[in-house]
Amino acid sequence: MSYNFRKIEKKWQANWSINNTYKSEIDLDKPKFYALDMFPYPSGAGLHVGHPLGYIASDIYSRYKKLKGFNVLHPQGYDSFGLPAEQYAIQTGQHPKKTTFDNIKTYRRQLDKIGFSFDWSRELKTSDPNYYKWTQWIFIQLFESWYDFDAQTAKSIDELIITFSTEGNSNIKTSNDTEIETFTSVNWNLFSEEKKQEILLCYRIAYLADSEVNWCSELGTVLANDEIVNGVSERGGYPIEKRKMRQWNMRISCYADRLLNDLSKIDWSSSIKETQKNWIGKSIGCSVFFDIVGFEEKIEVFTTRPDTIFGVSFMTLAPEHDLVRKIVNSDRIKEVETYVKEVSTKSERDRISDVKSITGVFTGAYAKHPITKNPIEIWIGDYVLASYGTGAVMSVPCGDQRDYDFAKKYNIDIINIFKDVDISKEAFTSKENFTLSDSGFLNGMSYDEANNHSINHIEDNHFGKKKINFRLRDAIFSRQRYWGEPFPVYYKKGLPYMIEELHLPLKLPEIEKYLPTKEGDPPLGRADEWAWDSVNSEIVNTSLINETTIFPIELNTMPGWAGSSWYFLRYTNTVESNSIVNNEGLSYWKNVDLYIGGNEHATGHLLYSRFWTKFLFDRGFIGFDEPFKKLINQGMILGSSAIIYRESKSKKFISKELLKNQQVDEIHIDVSLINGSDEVDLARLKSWQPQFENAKFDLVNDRFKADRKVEKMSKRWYNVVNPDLICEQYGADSLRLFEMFLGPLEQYKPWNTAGISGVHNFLKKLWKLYANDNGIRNFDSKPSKENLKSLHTAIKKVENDIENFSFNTPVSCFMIATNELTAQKCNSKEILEPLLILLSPYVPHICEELWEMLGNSNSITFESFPIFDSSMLVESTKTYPISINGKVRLKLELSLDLNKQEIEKIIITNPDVISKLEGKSPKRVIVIPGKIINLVV
RNA sequence: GCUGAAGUGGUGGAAUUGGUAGACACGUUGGACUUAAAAUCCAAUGGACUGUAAGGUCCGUGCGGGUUCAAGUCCCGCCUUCAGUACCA
Repeated sequence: MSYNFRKIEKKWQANWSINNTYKSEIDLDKPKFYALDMFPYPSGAGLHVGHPLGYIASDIYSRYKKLKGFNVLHPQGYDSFGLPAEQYAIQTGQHPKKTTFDNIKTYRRQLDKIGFSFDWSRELKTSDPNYYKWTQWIFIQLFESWYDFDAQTAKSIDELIITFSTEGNSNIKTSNDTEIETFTSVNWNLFSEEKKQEILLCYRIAYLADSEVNWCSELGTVLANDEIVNGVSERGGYPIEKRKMRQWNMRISCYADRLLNDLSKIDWSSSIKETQKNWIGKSIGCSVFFDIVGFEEKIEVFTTRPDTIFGVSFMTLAPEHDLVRKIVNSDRIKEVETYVKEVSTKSERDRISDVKSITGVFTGAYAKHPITKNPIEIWIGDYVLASYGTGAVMSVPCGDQRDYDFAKKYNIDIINIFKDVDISKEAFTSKENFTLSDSGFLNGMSYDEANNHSINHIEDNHFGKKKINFRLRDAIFSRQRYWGEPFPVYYKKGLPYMIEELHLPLKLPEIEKYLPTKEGDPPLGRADEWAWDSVNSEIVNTSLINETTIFPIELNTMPGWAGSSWYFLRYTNTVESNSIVNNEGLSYWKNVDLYIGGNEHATGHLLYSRFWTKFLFDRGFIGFDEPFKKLINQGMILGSSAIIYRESKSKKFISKELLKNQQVDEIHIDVSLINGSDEVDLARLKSWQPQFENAKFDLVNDRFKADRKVEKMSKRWYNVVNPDLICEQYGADSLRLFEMFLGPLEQYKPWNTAGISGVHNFLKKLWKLYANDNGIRNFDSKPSKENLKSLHTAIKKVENDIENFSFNTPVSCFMIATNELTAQKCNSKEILEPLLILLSPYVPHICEELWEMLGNSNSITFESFPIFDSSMLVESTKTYPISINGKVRLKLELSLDLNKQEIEKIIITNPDVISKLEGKSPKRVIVIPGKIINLVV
């Protein structure tokens, strides 16, 4: 009987499916473990071998944890709302629901072949109305909440309304810096309903506001900051422009401090933590108000260097700053207007790529230095960003390189406030090694001293105060798309109202075309058809809009991250009628213990999930405030493209070794056309594409070799490897084992199918250890000492490595143990049964089969991980290297109890050692238990 | 620029965290079996010297220093690569 992986894998996959082997139930007697993968977006291209990498790791860990007696939840689902399906719909007219459904079917079929222990009874899809009902429900909770900044928690908006009607808003702080007009309880009670709602929008966590957005006209939608890369859209690379639009926003900024501080509570990689820290961008400094000569208004700036306040020689406003129009001197209006216009037409991309050039204009207005009272020029310049701080800076050319460059270019005074520091070439930006001069009461002070004194002075004299600034902006939550969650919102007199919970889900209306309307309304605005009938609680045709009970609905849909920000909660309880929060499943499974996924979500999904989790925690819906305790970012598996060279002039293909200095074109060919030694199968190449059919090839020893190039797996490079083919050719167990064997999970690494023969051969050897031509071998003898040592060495190493999330190293241990046991002709069930259990997380199919063949009636039982016994590794005699001063001189077979680290005295009788000592006696003897004996002379 | 990660044979990568560097695997070379191929099995495989042989010696973890009986691992200073971020005041 040989290793028939096709038959075995089919058999066991069917068996697991029929018996619901991996269905998880609440079990209060066992500790829980929640292992989760970032759920996939089901694209039309299907899975390639890179996709299952993380799933295999989490599957191994889940199976391992079950063997260790944990009750494991290991679910899977689909992030099924999104732009690609919609764009495909625009092109083909097919409903996104259909294409998404088809893609999910393909994904499921591919995943099933790999033998995962997913609990499919909990499968979810974000585009399923039963799912997005709860996305809408969370949105309503966000709308019905405000952030109490002093208490650092979200609270019900009803409480706030009561406070407003009893004491006004003067004691209420909702965020770090938002300015809201103050009113008394008397004012509040006299406000109209519209005015009240307008004010409440300034407090709600989900709020509607006119905000400067990133508009992408190619995609016909706005994008969040994290969806923009290098000034262009992440998807498609289209240009972005700034626009003011009335949009839904999420007040994530009020959670900035907690999102930052709580990073210390979670076990994530330092790079992701660092990325989130930078994205949140906390900086501590102070705000300073500068009077403007001849105007009532003041300019507020934010600075992290109040110690340099005496070095201010001008001010710079962002071109978009509100005060620019007001303060500009009449003789400069034209110049300033031209400049502002010029800047506004520059795309974000140009502005970024054009970092080096300095531009700006003088407004003709002057500010007054708050301490020296000297007049200082007010300029505008595009190096000041409207979206950060207050959109204005106090310019200190001696201490900031950008201010310095600007001052040099426009011949503005540079005041040097650093004693004995040369600033003739560049600004002095360090916070160390200086004392101040020309700085009034700060003279002679260092950074720390001056900083404190300056802030105190500013606060005491009421022209500014200590302030913390964040880079993190509120997140735009509206998308002008069709294929997303509809907002549970309708409008009365232009103000938003929530549709009642009992009417959820608000289902996505059917439309005929998925393009935006001519007027630029989102697809949902097509034919103005849809409105909310508050009496019958349904979406209706707008022909009835005149009736007082009919209101327009929200035409935007939610962004992709809405559904993915809470999906891990849904898996814990999938009973349709049950609430997603405060249920039995959630209170048992709680938050995710192990989360595996790519690092591309560092500032998107992983930040938004933390935000929503904290919000739901604040409102008492869930019992934890971080979603993912341990995060592992798996690296991408790259393609290993095959490249052949064609001589540019002769159009002849030349083998890699013949390449010299001739002009050649690189041609990508399908990776499956070359073998492990990079030889091209010319017969298959010729029938692959017509351009090769009659081409000439320069060969070496009748062979034609291709070159390799590591790049992303992509159809256009013909380097995509489909896991289905690997499963067909080598089996799922080989695929699982090989993906882990490739290297550390976190690392980026190229795929090379040739290497799989190593692990495949191992599985064949493993099979032979148990079975011969006639079936299972006879195992009757007692285990030998060597047998036990081989097994327990493997147990120790495998257990230790898996616990430390090192998934590649145990594979080698399996190979070593199997080779050793084969060489020892191991003939004992007491060894071979535990070995199967040890291997089963990695290669479940072959293990189950052999387990059954060994005569076990039930499948490999959970909670049966073999127990490591260190006494099995103790040897009576062992060969130890004896080193003298760290250099290994000779090896001796000794029987020693080497439990002491240092031994005072050693009697040396061995003549070899004595001769090597060259007459000196050792001062110290260092013993590394089981390793080495070092004599220090 | 700033932040983070990393640099070990022809290749992917090990190294119990300071203790015989290169495990395991791929690839390569040689051999066995075969009419032949595939498959399988065996051996060699960092470099340079040296010995008839078993073996021995030296050099080797990006570069230059340092600590230590002992450094791939720790410290200082560089170089390179990858990733994230970028006029953040």
